[in-house]
Amino acid sequence: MPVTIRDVARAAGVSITTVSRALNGHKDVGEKTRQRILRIAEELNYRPSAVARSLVTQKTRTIGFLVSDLSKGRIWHYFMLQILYGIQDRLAELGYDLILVNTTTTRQREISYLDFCTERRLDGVIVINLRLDDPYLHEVVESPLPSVVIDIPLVSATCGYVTSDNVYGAKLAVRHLIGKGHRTIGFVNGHSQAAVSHDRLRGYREALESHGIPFRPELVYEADYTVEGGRKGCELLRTAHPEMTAVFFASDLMAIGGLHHLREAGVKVPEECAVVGFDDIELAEIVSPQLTTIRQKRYEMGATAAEMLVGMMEGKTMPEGRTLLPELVVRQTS
Amino acid sequence: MPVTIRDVARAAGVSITTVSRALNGHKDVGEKTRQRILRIAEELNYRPSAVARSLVTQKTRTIGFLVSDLSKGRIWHYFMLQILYGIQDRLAELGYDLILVNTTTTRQREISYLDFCTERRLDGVIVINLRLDDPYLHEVVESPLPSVVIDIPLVSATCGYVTSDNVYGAKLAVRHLIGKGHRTIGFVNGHSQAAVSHDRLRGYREALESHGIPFRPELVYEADYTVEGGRKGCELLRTAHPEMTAVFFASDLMAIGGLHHLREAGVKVPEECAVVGFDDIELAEIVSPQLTTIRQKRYEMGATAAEMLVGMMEGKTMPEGRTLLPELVVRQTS
DNA sequence: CTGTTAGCGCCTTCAC
DNA sequence: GTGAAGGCGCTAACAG
Repeated sequence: MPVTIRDVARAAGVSITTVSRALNGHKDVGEKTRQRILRIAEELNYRPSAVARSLVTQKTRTIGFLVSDLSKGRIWHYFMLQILYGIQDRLAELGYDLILVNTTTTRQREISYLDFCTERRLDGVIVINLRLDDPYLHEVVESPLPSVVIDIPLVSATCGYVTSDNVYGAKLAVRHLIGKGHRTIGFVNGHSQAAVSHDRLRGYREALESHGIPFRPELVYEADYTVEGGRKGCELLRTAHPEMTAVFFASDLMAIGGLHHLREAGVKVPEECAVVGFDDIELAEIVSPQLTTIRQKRYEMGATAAEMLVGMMEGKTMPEGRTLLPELVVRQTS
Repeated sequence: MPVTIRDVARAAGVSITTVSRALNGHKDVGEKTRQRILRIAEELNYRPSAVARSLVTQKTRTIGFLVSDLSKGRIWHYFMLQILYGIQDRLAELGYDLILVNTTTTRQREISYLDFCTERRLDGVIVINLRLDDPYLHEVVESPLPSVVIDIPLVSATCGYVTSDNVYGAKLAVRHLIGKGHRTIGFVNGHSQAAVSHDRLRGYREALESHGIPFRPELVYEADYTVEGGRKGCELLRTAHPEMTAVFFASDLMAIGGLHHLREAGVKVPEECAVVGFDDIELAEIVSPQLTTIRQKRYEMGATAAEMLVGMMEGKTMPEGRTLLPELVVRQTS
């Protein structure tokens, strides 16, 4: 049994209230008393119970990190990890804890998202990897619980979002390729249940058209953000359009899949076919040739989400959308 | 304000006590009453407050995941992610929550590890990536708080561990290479502040000697588990020992670094130099050539750690060490 | 400045 | 079978 506020009060010869006040920095405590209490608390190694405090304040200072489809063997999550760091770092600075919530876990699917948060009295939630057609999406957005979603541009009275400027990012990529002289540029996109896919497609299209290059739907393949999907997309596009000299992928993982295909097909990168990815996961620098890509500021996305959420929870900020600018990172594949 | 047990009691026309009993499945409640209470609780969408419950039961059903050096831009953590899934999955099944604790975050370094856990009244802790010389190590092991450490073979009254059989794993790797006809096999190890490094070195050595190949210290390079370290180690070993036909790396990341060097040096893999890694992170399958490696059952390690910890907490199990057998995964680099 | 009183929401003896 | 009372550890009026 840890030492409680009573123990401190007793040892200091004052009431519990006074201890509480002294420790919480209230002004209305005699200076000598305060010092004594502080000293004694220190000596006794007193740690106030977050549980008891939560019960009375009705705040847990704990927020949930809700990850859809957090599961075994998914390398998708390499992308997510930096975001998690950003969230965790900023939350820790702000004095909040983070609890991991996985929507795929059986037990947690039994009760609704909101019920889960209610039971734990979470103060807020950050949600990632939600598909546009996931029923949870509405639940999150409409819920009275403050929330921030990553990469889905929806704002409600209690829900904000953080994302990258994906239109801009895609434009960066395509402009870069055009600048290198490419005119027939393929695009391997991710599935349409991710909001970012639509934006990246738009950026691709607009970049082409603003350079007088007509948009050709047949040069676009919709994959699924996996290595294998990227490989297949690249293969299909190249078979159908041998004249293609560059491919833009909506994620690094898909780009790496594309590189696999190109290597096996004996196509020289970037000489015969340039490749640009999206995300700048750590992998991009490790594969060879090193991948030219669009860097998303993932750590900052996480930190921003954390900040925004806490701002909302503490009533200092209104829910809003925040969009971070990605940047072009030129390496060896272009 | 969420609905409380009072609201349910009032609506059902019974006392709080009865509601509590009915909901917690006690036998001493009239069947009709129980049904009515259950129905009303359902209608009111009542969720018992985990906070209030924790205060009275003195258990939070929350365990901490303590990660040393969880920080921006570290790709080391690719290894950790699967372990985290394993932990999270099993804990969710067992009805426990997981909270993320980062020892590097400034605010959390201010107070000791134990204080942090005490404040939150955590029921237990799983610790990963602790260096042997980290002062936290003793604090964890000696602490009264139940804990499980990953990859450090220490057992105390309150602390168990989970690890892979690293000696065996290294033997698998080296035997495999010997079986392929290699006789001069280099070893790029990780830093000596990881317990696993010592075991992998021992396995390397014993495998050689049991095949009548003398152990030569000059064929061992101590790197640091990073890509760059692996690259450098590989380069140095090859320069000093051109006759070397295979290198075993104590991690996949280092092996990938080694592959970088070999490619640049124009050395054909595996014809002129075979490579075997350790871990089987997802990357191993993605790089090219695909990496032969020793698979650690990371998900199982996490699940095992979770299980063991809960067992200890609930008094069903004594702290112990559990060692999982890794396995050889032959791909293209050997 | 300090102490007394009331809970926060729930579980658990102990009576009835 | 059911209820009343007490308390988990802490904060927050309200008095003095």
